[in-house]
Amino acid sequence: MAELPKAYDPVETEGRWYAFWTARRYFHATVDPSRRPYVIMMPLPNVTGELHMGHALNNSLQDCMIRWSRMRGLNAMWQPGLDHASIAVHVVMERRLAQQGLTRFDLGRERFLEETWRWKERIGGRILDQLRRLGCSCDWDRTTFTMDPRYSAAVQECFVRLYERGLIYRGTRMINWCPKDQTSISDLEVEYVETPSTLYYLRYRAEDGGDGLLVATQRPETILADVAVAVHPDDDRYRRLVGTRVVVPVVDRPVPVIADRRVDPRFGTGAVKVTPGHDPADNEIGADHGLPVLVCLDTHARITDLGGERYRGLDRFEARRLIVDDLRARGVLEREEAYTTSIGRCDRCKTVIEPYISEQWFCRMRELAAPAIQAVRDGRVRFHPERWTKFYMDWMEQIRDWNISRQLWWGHRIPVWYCACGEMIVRRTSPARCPACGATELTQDPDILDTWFSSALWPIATLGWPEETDDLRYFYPTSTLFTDRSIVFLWVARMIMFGLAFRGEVPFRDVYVHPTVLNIEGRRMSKSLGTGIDPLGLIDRYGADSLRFALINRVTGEQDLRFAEKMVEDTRNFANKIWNAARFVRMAAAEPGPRADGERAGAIPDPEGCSLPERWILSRFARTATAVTEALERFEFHAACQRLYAFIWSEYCDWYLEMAKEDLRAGPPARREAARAVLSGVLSQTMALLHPVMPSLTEEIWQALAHRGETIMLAPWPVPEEAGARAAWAARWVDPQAEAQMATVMGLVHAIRSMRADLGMPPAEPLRLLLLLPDGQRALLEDARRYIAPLVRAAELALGRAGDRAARPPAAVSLLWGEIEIVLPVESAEARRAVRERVRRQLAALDRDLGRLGERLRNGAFLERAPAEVVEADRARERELAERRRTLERYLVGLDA
RNA sequence: GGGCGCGUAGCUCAGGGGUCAGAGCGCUUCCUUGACACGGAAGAGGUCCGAGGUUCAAGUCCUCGCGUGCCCA
Repeated sequence: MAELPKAYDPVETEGRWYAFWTARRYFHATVDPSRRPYVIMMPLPNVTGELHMGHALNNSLQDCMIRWSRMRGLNAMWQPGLDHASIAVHVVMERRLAQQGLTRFDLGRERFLEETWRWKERIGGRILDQLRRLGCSCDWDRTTFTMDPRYSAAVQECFVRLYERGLIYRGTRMINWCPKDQTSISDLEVEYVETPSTLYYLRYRAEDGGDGLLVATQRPETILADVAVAVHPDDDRYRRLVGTRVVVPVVDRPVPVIADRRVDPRFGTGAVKVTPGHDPADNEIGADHGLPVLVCLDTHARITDLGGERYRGLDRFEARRLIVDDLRARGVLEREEAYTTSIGRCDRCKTVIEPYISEQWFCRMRELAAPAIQAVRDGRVRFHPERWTKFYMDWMEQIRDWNISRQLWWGHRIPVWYCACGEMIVRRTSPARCPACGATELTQDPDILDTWFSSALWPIATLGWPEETDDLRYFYPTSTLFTDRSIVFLWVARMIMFGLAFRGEVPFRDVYVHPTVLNIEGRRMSKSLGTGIDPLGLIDRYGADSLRFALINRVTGEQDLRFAEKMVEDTRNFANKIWNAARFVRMAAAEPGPRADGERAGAIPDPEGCSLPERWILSRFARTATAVTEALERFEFHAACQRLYAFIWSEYCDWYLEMAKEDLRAGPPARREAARAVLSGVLSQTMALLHPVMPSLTEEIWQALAHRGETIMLAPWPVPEEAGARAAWAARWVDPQAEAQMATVMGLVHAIRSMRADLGMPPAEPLRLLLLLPDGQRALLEDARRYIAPLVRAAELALGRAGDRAARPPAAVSLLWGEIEIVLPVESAEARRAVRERVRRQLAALDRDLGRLGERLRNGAFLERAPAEVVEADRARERELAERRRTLERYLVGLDA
């Protein structure tokens, strides 16, 4: 057996095992009614996407849960895929076209789509390979792209059904328009940013030449489309003007002064201009007052003919500057004021959104939301952490209709055709002739559907809907959805609505909202800001396992996760620690002797006949395994990782492994064999516990140890599923007595090492030690001293009876550890002073504790009201501390003598 | 303006009424002992943001304030 290298090489290992797993199709799941399914729908990444830290975290968590479920014997299926991401793709393609001085309109729809498909086949979806590097065990055979023919058919079906149910309609409304992307976007895709701006105070003179009134506005360029001035009906300042007309400056158009309750009298002068064509609130006011709608900006946000010779064709911001100049020149601009306002920008391209009136398709949301609200209220869908329930509810309860049409080309075209006769045909497939007039000249609606409309179908469409497939019947509803908070409304809520609308059942039982990855300063990771960290670089440098552990380890219930590369480096060190422990175990196992192969290979040995350290590590393992299982059940990822880390490093490596060395070195053959079995069994089973988080390292080690089965991926989870079986399982290994005895042993070792440091003794200098102990401890120490001696580098470790001063060498210092006196044959003024120092410190600490306890126990209210067992526990502790104090005092007197 | 988080060791975070304080990193001292220096041993380090309140008892519950982040309007 070749010796393993001293440092673990994650990159080589990860590639090797990933190839092994995929070659054997371990990730693939098929319908199997004899097993319970566990299903995760991957939040489908954009076809333009590159793996960022958010993906890394999101997918690490999913893979952790999928791998864990697989080991528990569930039929684990993780659905991967890609979103066609209309706007994102358009942005990419238009940027490429712009390099040749072209726009998509120069190419035309057909050619643009051809080019885009070519691009998609060539470089789109690279992120799926990046997920493979992360170690994701998705069912790649099921990889779905939202523009696959079958998926597209499902999207059409969905549209038609909703239309037939009256839940989709076409209408002319004010929507959010992105002048750069040349499309409408939904309310959720507008990002509002507080921005410094200016409030302009403009004089609107009365038609009869009177003073009129002063109007405050942030958008002076839209005066071109003003149709009224509005004031609050109760505003005494303007009451006399209501019903009269004022003249819009620059355009010299007379408009009425109207009264409307929606005007805030505290804003500006209390008088506002009304521009129904360019402001949602004004639009409502205009509609209620029967005002006309004028439009002074076109789809590129340039001034229309309304601007006349002077302004026509100007960009909105140029127009603003020029109009402000003109207003100023005319003496109409009476005041300018710095003002902070919230400006809506396009999520994708950050262009300032223009409220714009146009004909669009809308989805009625109240009807779809009602059952989705009920499902969460009933607990059929549960959010974790729980507080996200309210986040979801608040939005759902004030939901508005959803603009689902986009004036783009890449996506699902709206399945609606128009005939010259005026007929509108909504159909799943292209109609041959008009059902009304029989004409064959039909035009399809040019718009496509919002990408989120199609991704809302993800859980059902990937499983074959609208067909009633076996997959759909077996895998739906899915189990857990893992998501960032940013898409709870955009995606999660809509999946719940569509799942209920089309299947009558929720798409998933649990929604886990994980934290958002931020950099260490708490800033968002962003490529453009240069604040991002590339996960692929981290994988190259430290391995995917380390990245995964570093991330999952920091998943608490908080909303953010501050991340730094150092965290991955630390985990790399942890991986290396495990690797070296495994090297040691392998070396030990390679020694001659019967091998623990066959039936029991890789299993946890029975505690019968085991040494104290062995019984202890078995007990600690059982507790760790139970705690890790419970933590994963509750989505407590940090707790699960912490338990594993502490168990492996602080218990298995620092203590058990060190003690096992003694048996391996000097124990009788049976002892050596037992040590090998425990070392190997516990390590192997610990690898199983760690496998969901660090899949490759654990596979590598598991395979190198005695084991049963082909892969750790399919090894049974160490802890039974069912509560009764789990308790019985734990009871077999958990050994409170061994834990208490080991606590004594470890405490003793620690005390001796501290003493050595206190006395300034070189660590390598062998000690001759004497332990004076009460009879009750004798059996334990006789048994354990062979393990203690090497840990404290004692050449000699004698045992005597407590209080037997005669047993002490004449020149020695000693220290008390509980009831045990540690005697070291060192004598110097220096040593005595060091020991005295330590004892005084111990006494001071005891006095502090005793003082606090005494105060409480003298408090009548405490004795009267606190539960009896709390009082009794404090009393017992006080007795114990007092006893220890007396011993220490006595000892100190001896020292001073 | 409303809602939701967060503020505990230099840093990142656990702990959510009863041994009033834990982890990792960082720091100090010592150590190349046959798993591991990506390591080992021993240490130092905290008015648990502030002010009130509830309670026999409060990092832990309540109120207010300050700071900070996110979401909705």
